[in-house]
Amino acid sequence: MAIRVYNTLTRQKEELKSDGERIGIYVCGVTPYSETHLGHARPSVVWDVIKKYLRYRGYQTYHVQNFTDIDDKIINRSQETGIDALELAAHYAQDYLESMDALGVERADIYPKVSEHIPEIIAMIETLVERGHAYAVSGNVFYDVTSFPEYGKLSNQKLDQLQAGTRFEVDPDKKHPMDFALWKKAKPDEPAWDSPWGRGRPGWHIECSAMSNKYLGPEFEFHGGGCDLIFPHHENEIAQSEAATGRPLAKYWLHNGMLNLKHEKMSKSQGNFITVKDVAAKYPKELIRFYILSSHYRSELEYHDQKLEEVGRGWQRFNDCVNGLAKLIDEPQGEIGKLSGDEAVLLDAVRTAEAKFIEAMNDDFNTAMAIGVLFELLHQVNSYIAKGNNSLEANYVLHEAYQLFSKLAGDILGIIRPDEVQISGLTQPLMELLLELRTELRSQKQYQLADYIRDELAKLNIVIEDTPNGPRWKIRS
RNA sequence: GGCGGCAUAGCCAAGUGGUAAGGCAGAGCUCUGCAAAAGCUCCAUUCCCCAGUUCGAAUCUGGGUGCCGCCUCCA
Repeated sequence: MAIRVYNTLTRQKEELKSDGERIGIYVCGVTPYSETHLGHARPSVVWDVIKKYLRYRGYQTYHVQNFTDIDDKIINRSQETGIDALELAAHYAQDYLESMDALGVERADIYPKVSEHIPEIIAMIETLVERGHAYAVSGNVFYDVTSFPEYGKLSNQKLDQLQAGTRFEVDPDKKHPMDFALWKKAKPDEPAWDSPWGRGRPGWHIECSAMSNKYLGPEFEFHGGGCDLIFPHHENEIAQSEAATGRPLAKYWLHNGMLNLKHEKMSKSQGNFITVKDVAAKYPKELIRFYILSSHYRSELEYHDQKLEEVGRGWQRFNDCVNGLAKLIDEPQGEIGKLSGDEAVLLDAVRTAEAKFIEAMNDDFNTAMAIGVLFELLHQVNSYIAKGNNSLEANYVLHEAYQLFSKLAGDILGIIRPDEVQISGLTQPLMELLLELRTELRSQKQYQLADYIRDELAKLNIVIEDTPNGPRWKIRS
């Protein structure tokens, strides 16, 4: 079954078709001038999952994500703080990478920076000037929006309907108020580079056209980013790239919804944001991902302080089951014949769950539904375990269930937090020894001592549970 | 003024023509030395409002209402 994605450009779901074996992905990154906040985490986590899912489905991916390290905001901040603009940008770019690491987001294949691609940018502007899509006026170069008849096709805007200049002054050198800068003439004390039009720096938008072209070619599959970038940023990218190359830029434009704080968009300039590092210091990264992925990527998502606590209870139950499975099962061995009864039913449930997971993800990466599917399997696994089977066949099907959870919830969604202490080879046998001792004490009704063991372990964040199938332990996360 | 999106139980959240997934919270029960976990059962005749299309609509159309985003930097 094919993957279908909602394409902002056509405003409908389309089947994913790829000419090559590699899927090119360009996701608009950040302008690094202050701390990375939770709003930035959303596209990052979403694209992390999309990439991992695509690979699971047999595609190869190549992911490019830019840092716009030359920009008005950075320059302003630099002048306020006295820190060199590029140094400041490098610092916050590093903050971004560290924040994404803290969320378990796999790195992009490359993170190109504007400051390292000035020649490519100048070359593209020259092409646009040559082709009559741009004009230079006293050190500035503007894009001529009237030269591109399709201008507005992504955001569904008509040039004469846009309200240019209502909240900022239109440069009198512009031929049309919606024309935008490709190259900005340098003001004193600003980072600047030599160009055919004099010293200056790139305008916003052109860097993405130049860098996507360099690393992914004129046409590629996915272009992503927040829905707040549709206009003007992505609209202008299309105008630039397509006018320069004569070819359609990206096949599929995917835009994620905003993450809100107190019903308003989390944003740096508004000051209403919460940093990724603050949240990651308080909550497991797998839980933060679970929260982000529990709604569809195009929906708005509300954040408040209680949110992760609420969501965390379901997440904990999910993790308990998967980590419990890890301790319960052994490597399957011996011949497993045709299964029957409960084992056959559970194995069928495992297979069905994988098919339904794929169906959900194929439908515009519906992670919310995919998680629902996993919870249904969780329920069936827990029911089965509650019956207390421990045959060779039972071990086999539970192992299959565990493998599936590891692959889908662990590898792809990244919402499983493994009990790390287990990694130590000594821990498991020691815990078993301790639990055996405690079981013996309980059978002799020495409850005080048995409870002492449980209480003391609790202080070490190790939880003991006496189930009908015997005692069980886990790490409290 | 223009463009786009959203409105589903106490809360979160799927569901684009066939009769409401899943999670949290809540109630009862089972298991149990206690605790915890888990299991079982229950929990929206109904999807913001009104009108229409249809044998049939949460899903399509028209009109309201409310909220959010974009048209300025923004993931």
